[in-house]
Amino acid sequence: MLDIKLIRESPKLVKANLAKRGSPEVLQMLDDLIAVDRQWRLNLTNLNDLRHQRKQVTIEIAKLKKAGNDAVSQMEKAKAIDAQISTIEKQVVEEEQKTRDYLMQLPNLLDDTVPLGKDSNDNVQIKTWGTIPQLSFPIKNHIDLSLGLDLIDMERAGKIAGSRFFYLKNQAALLDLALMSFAIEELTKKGYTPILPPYFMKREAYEGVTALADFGDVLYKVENEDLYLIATSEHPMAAMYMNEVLKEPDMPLKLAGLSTCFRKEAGAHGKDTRGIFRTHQFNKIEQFIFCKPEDSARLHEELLQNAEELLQKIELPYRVVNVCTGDIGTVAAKKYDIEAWMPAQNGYREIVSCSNCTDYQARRLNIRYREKDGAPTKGFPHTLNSTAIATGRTIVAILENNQQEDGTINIPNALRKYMLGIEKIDKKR
RNA sequence: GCCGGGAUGGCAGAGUGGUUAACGCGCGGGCCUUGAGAGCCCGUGGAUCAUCCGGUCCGCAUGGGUUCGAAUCCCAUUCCCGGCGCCA
Repeated sequence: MLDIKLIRESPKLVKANLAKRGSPEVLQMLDDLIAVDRQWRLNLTNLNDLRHQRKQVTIEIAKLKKAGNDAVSQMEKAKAIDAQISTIEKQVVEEEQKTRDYLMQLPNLLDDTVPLGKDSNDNVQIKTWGTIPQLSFPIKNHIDLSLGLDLIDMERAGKIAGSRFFYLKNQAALLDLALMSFAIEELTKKGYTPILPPYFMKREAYEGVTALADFGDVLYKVENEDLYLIATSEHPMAAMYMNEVLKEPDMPLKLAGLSTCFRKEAGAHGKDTRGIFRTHQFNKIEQFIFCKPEDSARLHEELLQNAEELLQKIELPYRVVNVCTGDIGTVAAKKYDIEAWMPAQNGYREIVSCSNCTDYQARRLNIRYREKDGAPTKGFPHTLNSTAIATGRTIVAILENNQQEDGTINIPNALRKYMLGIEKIDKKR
């Protein structure tokens, strides 16, 4: 959520920034917001005047009654004012609601370093790491590889749950667990607090962390309950301190969340339909930070660095892109994606997403911070999030990058200790 | 799920139908001091209007209701504590 005061004071600045997103609807919304906010403040002043008058009448009535006098005419006056109040109150409530609706829909302000662009093709590559494997034999994709090794069963998952679900079996199941243990251990060593969050959130909390469109496109809702399945542990971590005030000595607050993630993938029809690259359910370790505004740019780089280190340790070639204005999404002010090399697709595919959300989520969630106990609040902290490891896509990358001519797969050295010392996935078990 | 108790500022905690959220702690500022502390004085929820002085409204978990008037009475909801039940 943007700061309404900033919008009032510097509408031109806000407008110029939002214009970079290339959406006429957003600019229209901003204009509408400014208009309704102006009207709201006008009506609020009127309403307060009426309430003041009403109070005076109440006082008069009390005096009259105390003195044992008749207060009929005052009572009638009170009624007349009440009628006016209720009319104008309706308008004020409506205007307030509209203001809030607009504020909840407007996207975050973009950082100056975000490249201008229309879609993901305009993302700017800022580095590459690792060597793309030169395979001297026909490359298999992760689906064919796993069929030969009995690692994934899509068919039976389809039978019981539908498309985009899967059973992980044998060494693939171990590999999923290994990736989680690996990521949690590495982040914990760096001082991140390991977190296993609730997998469900109420609407009120969820609205604080994500774009409203996600309620239709991404989130599964529990029938007859005010509960949504989480799409990432970023969400319960961000909402964890809703309506609270953090203390500066506790910041930056660094968390490492581990959860299964549930996503409807609405609108992804036809994309990545086979295999486990894009699924309704996957496991992910996520980094999350609450920090002082002045620290967020630096910590954004730290999160990226951490994510890169994990990929380097498991020896996956990747590149980093600075996500452009047309591809960045509602909540982020700046976002890096890491894309791992996927041999079967002969290209880089997103495997990590690393965002600085500035104060956008904190303002929605009403999370503030203060210097110390008793001191006045200083404002809203910044929030940042980044994938550490998303197991599904990482497994795809490991299978495809580490495949051998005989159909076996080498396990990266860093993961072996987390999966019974297995060095190589060969033969069916 | 049932029964009972509870929710008031950053914290602790009064107020239990009459206009002003007591007192304290913490925090900020000032006086004093070589400095710090102690002591003393002032301030310390939010929104909005006003160039300034300042004004108005809202705020006692949330949403409704009763009343001229609600932190206070009534109803519903949420969460917390205790007891019972169910349960991996």
